[in-house]
Amino acid sequence: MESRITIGQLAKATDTKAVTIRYYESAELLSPVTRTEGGYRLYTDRERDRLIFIKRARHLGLSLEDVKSLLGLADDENAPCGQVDSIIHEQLERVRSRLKDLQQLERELDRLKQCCQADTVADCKIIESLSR
Amino acid sequence: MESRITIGQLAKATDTKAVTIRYYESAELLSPVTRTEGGYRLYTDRERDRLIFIKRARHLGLSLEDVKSLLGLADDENAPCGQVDSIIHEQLERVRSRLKDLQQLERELDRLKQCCQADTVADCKIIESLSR
DNA sequence: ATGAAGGTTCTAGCCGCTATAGGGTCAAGC
DNA sequence: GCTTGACCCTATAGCGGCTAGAACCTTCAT
Repeated sequence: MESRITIGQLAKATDTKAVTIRYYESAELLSPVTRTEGGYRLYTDRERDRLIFIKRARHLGLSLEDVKSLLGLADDENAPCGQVDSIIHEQLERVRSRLKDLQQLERELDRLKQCCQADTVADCKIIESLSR
Repeated sequence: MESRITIGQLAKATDTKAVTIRYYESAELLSPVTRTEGGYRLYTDRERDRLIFIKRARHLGLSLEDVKSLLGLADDENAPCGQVDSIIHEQLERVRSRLKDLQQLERELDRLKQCCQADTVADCKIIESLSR
């Protein structure tokens, strides 16, 4: 016996907001589900698992487009794994590149912060550094 | 004698796009400038300096709102420097927090990447890990 | 039968631009 | 003076990934 739950219950169960779940449906990451006579969406374990999948993938920083690709691949047992691999690999590269940028940024901000000893903007080295 | 340049020349001189300059004006980071009879904007060194300031601040990852505040402070010689300081400080904290998240992410992605040895999705540990 | 809690769709907003459409202006060369 | 072509103008819509709000409808317990 499969239990059917409402969107609010699914939301709670997966720590997602109901609006987000509906948004995922509109973005075609989740397919439309059966409804009550009154039009309420009813979800099963299948959709809950799919939503958890999405959340995990999003947690890796992947775009919805990438998540969609992964879902498509996951649905096809015989799909070549290489595509999965490359999505992850590219994301890793993006993360590493972003890391470099942020580390650079941290150094700059830290340097800037050090050099503020003044009381007023007139003598502020930060403003000076931005105006140069 | 101050030279007056068009938006395109300013754009080139500061490596910004003309649309972006107009956008900054609409967002009130740059104030409206004098125009030719035909309505072309004409810029002077003042605006060029201001735009460079904006670019430097944006390069630090600051929001336009923060940049606006900084510009306001920079305009007032007697403004207390503490506000400048705290904008920079908060940005540094944001960057550090983001760095932590990204480092965590890097580890996760790297671990995931290692474990893909399969040919097809059926045996793919990445998909498995996302589905669990 | 009623009321609260939760569901529905639709539209608009967030940030920081970017792109497109449909026009007008400027300066140079003839 | 006229044409050409590069440049400029405004206005509007779109990107991603939600989030908020309005105005309404359904469900379930009492």
